[in-house]
Amino acid sequence: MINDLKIHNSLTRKKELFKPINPPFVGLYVCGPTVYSDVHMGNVRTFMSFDVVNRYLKHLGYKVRYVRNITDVGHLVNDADDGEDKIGKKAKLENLEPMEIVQRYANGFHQVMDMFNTLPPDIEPSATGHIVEQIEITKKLLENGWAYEKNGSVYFNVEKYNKSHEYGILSGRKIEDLQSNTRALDGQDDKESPLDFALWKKASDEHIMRWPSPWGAGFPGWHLECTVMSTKYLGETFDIHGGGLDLKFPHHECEIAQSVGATGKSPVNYWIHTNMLTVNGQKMSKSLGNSFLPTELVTGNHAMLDQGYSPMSVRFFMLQTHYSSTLDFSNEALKAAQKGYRKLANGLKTVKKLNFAQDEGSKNEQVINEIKQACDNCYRSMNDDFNTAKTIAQLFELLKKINSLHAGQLKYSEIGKEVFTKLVNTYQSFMVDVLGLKEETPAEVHPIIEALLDVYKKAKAEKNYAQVDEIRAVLKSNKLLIKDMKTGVDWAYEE
RNA sequence: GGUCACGUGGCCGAGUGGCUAGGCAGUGGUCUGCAAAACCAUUUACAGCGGUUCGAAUCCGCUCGUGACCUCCA
Repeated sequence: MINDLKIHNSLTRKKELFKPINPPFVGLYVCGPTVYSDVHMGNVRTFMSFDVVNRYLKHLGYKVRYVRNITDVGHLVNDADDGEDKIGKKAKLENLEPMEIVQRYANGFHQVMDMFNTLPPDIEPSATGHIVEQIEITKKLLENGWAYEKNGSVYFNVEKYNKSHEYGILSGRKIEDLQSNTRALDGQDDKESPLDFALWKKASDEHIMRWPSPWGAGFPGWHLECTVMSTKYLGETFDIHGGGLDLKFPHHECEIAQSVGATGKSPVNYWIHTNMLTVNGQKMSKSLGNSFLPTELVTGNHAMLDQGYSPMSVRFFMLQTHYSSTLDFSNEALKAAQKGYRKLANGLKTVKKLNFAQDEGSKNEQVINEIKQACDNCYRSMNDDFNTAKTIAQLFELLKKINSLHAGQLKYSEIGKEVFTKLVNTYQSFMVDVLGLKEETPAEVHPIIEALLDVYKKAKAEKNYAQVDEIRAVLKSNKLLIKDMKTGVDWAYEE
């Protein structure tokens, strides 16, 4: 099963069998955020998608080194020579040190990632921590003849590179098309061609973020950091590189050119690109002003939101769609997801209470096969390019069996201990370990709820229906409900 | 304008040649002090037109519509 993982490779545009370079080790690099403002839900979607990639690879037994960078310099507001650094601009605006800006939004980013239950990367390098390496690779590219210096800046010569290599190999672009379509931006006089991109840029006098270099005071170009940091921690060629679809061109295309130019090797075996989150059919982005902040979504404090949605509901909502499809944000869809998630979360709670017992049932081959199939399908679905939507469908099938056992509609003896164990283990591991969906009510309150249930049971036995209804009401006001079953009484998260 | 995607039932969304996706909503039933939950059953599909094929939501062509990238973007 472990060898059956297939990944849609953006580079070849095909689904390919995943073969790590050096198993069981896997190198995974994902382009992280530029920390100049709060991350929005679109950003979150990408990192959540790769969180599942990371989790599933680990679940399969791979030793993953997950590297996700923090961009804290070099990302310019535009491509002009006087283009401001995003972080430097914000620092000036708020009268703070650039590193204060970086720290503030990096902290916020980590809080958000934690809220959505994404595992931290194994290495989280920052661009400013790798200035020396970026200068070194720039020197190398100059030595190798792929770059040129002009007025204290260094640019990559795309046209020259394209003569012997394929510049548009990842994004499917032809350099001729790019040339005819490139807009003439102001202030690009230093470049020999508008297609060329900066490796190192000269810092103007008012530019705050600056480092000494062989070409004078300046700062690294945006694309360079990922090349340097992925190479440093994962090697000149590594397994998987991911990022949002909008980074495919030019960012990832430039990364390939830089690596090939510096080492002669193609840097990445499998490229994965995640699709965009949309609002009313349009890409969520800060510039369009249609973005939601995670806190707004959770509290419901936004003009377009009817109510708040819990982090796990949102996580479930996003995983119901394949990462390569656009996902549209709407109240209706989120409400449906909230209910679906609660149902699955209740299953997580229920499954812990199940204890196998030899009861009066006899083996039911049909049910046994249904359970086995659904369990296997969890792996098949994830192996099919991390198809979380299909996996979730399987979990709902397993959930039905779990609930049937709990309510006594299905007998333990009908499925046998082995299949029961498989059912429980598969449900838990795919929910918690692979998809990262956890219960949201703190475990500490569970005993209190159970104590209240004891009172409820007693009142019921005494046919004290006034008190029975009262207890129901109390729990309901706390978003919990009581389940009266033939086999006993239990509680669940309200749906 | 160039390049590339996408268009599935009331809603959200899997599915890439024959086999029930799934969730939400709806309907009927079992259960129940009444309910709820749970389980069982069930209704509504593949943008349009043409082609390939024994057979297409799935492949090909055209039309219409939507979006992304081409400039910063996850």
